[in-house]
Amino acid sequence: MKPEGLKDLADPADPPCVADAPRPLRRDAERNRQRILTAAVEVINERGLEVSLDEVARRAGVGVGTVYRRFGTKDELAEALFVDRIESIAALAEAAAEAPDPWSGLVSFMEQMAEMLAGDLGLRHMLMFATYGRDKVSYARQRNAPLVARLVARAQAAGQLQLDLRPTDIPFIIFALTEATQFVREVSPGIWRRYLNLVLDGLRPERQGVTPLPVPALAPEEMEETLRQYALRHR
Amino acid sequence: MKPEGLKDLADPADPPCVADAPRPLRRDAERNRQRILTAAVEVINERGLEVSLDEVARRAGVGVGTVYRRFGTKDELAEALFVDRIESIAALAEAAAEAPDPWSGLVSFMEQMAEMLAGDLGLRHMLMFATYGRDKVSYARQRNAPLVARLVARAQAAGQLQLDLRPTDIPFIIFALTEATQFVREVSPGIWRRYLNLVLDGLRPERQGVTPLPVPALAPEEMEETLRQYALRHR
Amino acid sequence: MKPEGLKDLADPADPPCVADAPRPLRRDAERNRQRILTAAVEVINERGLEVSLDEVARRAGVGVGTVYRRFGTKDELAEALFVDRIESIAALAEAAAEAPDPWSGLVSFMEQMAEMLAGDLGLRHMLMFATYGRDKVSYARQRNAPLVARLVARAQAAGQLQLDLRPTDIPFIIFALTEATQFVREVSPGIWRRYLNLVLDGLRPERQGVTPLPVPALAPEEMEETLRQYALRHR
Amino acid sequence: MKPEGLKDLADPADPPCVADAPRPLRRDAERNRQRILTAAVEVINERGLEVSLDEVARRAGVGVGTVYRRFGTKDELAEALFVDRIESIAALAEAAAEAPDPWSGLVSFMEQMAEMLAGDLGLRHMLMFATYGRDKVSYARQRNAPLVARLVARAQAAGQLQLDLRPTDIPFIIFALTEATQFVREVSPGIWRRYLNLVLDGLRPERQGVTPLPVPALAPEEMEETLRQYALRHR
DNA sequence: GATGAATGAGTATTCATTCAT
DNA sequence: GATGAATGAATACTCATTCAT
Repeated sequence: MKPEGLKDLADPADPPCVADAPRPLRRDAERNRQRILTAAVEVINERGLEVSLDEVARRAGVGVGTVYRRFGTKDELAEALFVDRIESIAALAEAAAEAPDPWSGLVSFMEQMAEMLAGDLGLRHMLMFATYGRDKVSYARQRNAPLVARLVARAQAAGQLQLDLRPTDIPFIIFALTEATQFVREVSPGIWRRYLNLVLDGLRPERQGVTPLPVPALAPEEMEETLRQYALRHR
Repeated sequence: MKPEGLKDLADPADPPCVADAPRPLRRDAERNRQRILTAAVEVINERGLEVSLDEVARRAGVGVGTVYRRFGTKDELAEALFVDRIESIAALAEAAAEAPDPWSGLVSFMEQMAEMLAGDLGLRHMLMFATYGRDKVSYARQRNAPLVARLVARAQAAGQLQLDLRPTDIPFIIFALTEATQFVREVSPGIWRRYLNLVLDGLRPERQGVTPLPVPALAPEEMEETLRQYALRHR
Repeated sequence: MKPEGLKDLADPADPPCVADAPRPLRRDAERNRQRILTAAVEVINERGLEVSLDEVARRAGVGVGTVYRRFGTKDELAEALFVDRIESIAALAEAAAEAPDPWSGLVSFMEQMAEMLAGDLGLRHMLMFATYGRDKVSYARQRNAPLVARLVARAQAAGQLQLDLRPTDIPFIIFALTEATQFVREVSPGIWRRYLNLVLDGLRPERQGVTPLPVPALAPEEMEETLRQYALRHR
Repeated sequence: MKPEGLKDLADPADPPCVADAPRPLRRDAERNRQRILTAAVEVINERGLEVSLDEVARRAGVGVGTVYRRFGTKDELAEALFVDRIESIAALAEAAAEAPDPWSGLVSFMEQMAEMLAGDLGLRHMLMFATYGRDKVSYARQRNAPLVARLVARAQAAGQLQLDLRPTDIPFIIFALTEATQFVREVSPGIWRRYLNLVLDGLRPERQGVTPLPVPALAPEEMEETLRQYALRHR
């Protein structure tokens, strides 16, 4: 059913590039590498991709030099941070293509993708802006495109999806919703569900009845307050 | 030339609504103030909010010192820049409330707001991030809230809008769509219309039939290419 | 006698580019500019062209920012430092061409050039290495070439100089002698005269008799000691 | 393969003349030592003395740690690198002292020394700058001094050399010529011969007739071009 | 008031050297 | 002994902000 070549890419039996490093790092080096990655995810989620590597190093409890030894440039750190996750989107798309019901498959793919992006400031930036780590990220994006196209085609073939929906609409929608969610994540990290729901309703070829929105809207004070906090976090 | 609606807001004869300006500026000082604001809008739209104030000053043909004398801080310049425009949203909302058909009023409000935000990198940032110019922007946001609430209530009362739609949903949706649009503005500056359409379909209490999407989706190459260009622009 | 174009270049009546800056610097700025240039000459003479601009700034008693405001890049500082002096070589060449005796003219040009280079670590580096400030320096070098060629031709025409001597030999010889002099400048800053004398003897078409060498050679201990000191100065 | 004269100097059966090595190194340690020395000569000739020790270690196929264990410091590596070669100058001087004709002996010594220095960026720096490896290099220099003095005295005694020529003049001249040669080595690696010839003419007590210069001067474009390339190589 | 000069902390990155494995 | 990981001071350059002219 599925071409082998594609399947191989994310075959769970062939786990994500853990074993392609020429030689495994020394125990302590690996520990530091992990510390750095963890620290980077943390600070980037708190302050965005612009954090300095000094900051990352400080948080990781290592010298800057160590960060550079491990990752060479800020670009490469960003790559290392996000490529796996971007590639895991491919896995999601493949799993979704197996779903018995094409519509459910597509929806669950979008939900998982949104879940992934909503919680991760850096990942979303990498995915769309790719200011850092351009090459691998861009490559990963290209690999995902046909998988998403398949999901869309399948749902359309089953008459469950408007015919003028195009594959690029999917990441666009997810990006839009999770980007906006980002700013209110403190009070309502899942608010994207509310809007995804609206959009999904619009995507069906004919109306299935009114689905009640699954997550409450922000109260006006909540909106104001979280935006204020967001602003504070950014200087 | 700005559209009339906007012009009125900053008409020197109608001094800033915040009313805390001790005395009207000297003629030349006011001219500089305007030059700076104009220059700032320009450069920010070209290169983003990160432009240096030296850049702004150079473009305005004044010294940096003048920028500081007039605006105190980068924050406050940003504030001044956007408060007017954010307040102009109030005008839009009020006009929309006059529309004979509540649904059309709401829709046209959303479209105008999106139009405004989609084309204005700095404004969108200010509106949501409010990293700079917190206070007045936040105040302006608060003044808009009840106006939007009225539009929503009116459409719901007319049975034209899902009842669980809440006023804060409106700016959230607009922000999400225009933020995402930003990244592809070179190839498809109006693509938000495509997605606004989807969302509006989802917002109606029952389906009005399938409205065809008004703007084509991005071709995959377009998406890839513009993201690449976006990345390049940001170093 | 002399083509006007060339004369203009260094005409004493038209003094070196003092008046081509769009507007004169403010008094204090000019003072700082001079301080920076002076400091730069000093530290470069002490430690070579690799000194950091922080070092220059510290010595000049200004912040680094000031150095960058004035000179933009390290390259441009280097340019500013040396272009005038490199161009003044042209003036020397022109003056030498006026000497009644062609041989004396050539010799005195070489002596003046050597004098200039021997005392100036940075200048010699700029002239030959041009690691910094490539463009203008290279341009200045090219302008000097024909002037030197004229001196050589004149002496050869007068039968005072070996015919196979070529214009490029002149800067080569001067550079070689002054470069070597550099390392012993503490004890014998004029030692190049000793070797220039030897070379000049070799340059004549026939021997004029033995000219005694004008400067004593280094004593072995002197040589050892100054090299040691040179080494110490460089880390 | 090195020339025999040089080989002898470092013959493992004839351990380092400084005689302070407590015990001969283990076989593999010695092999690493040699690899490092070889690698260092290579990279220094390619990129200059500023190469990082990581570079040297990589080229040698060992870890940096090994370089430090063997040589303690970058200084000491430089020392080790050049002491042998500087000492080999002694061999040249001794051989030259055997020449039947004192003048030819002196000349051939100078030529061999120049040949050696002209081709070896690192060596010339060490010899004169001795920024790195001060002590042993300085010691080696001192050992050479009397040998050179003998050559000079012998030629003077034979009436073949100006009486005011002093032994320190010899290395000075050689250094000057080869240093200058360095910058044009791509186009004319033997150009020092041209100038050595001039100088030698000047060194004789009376003129032997005009010796034609043995190597052409640089064409002006060649000079400009190679200086440009030199600058590029140095960033 | 306006100007633009001065400041210095901050950024990504390199490299000699030390030290745990 | 050998390895290569870790360190941090150093470098060129930027930019928000202050202050002398």
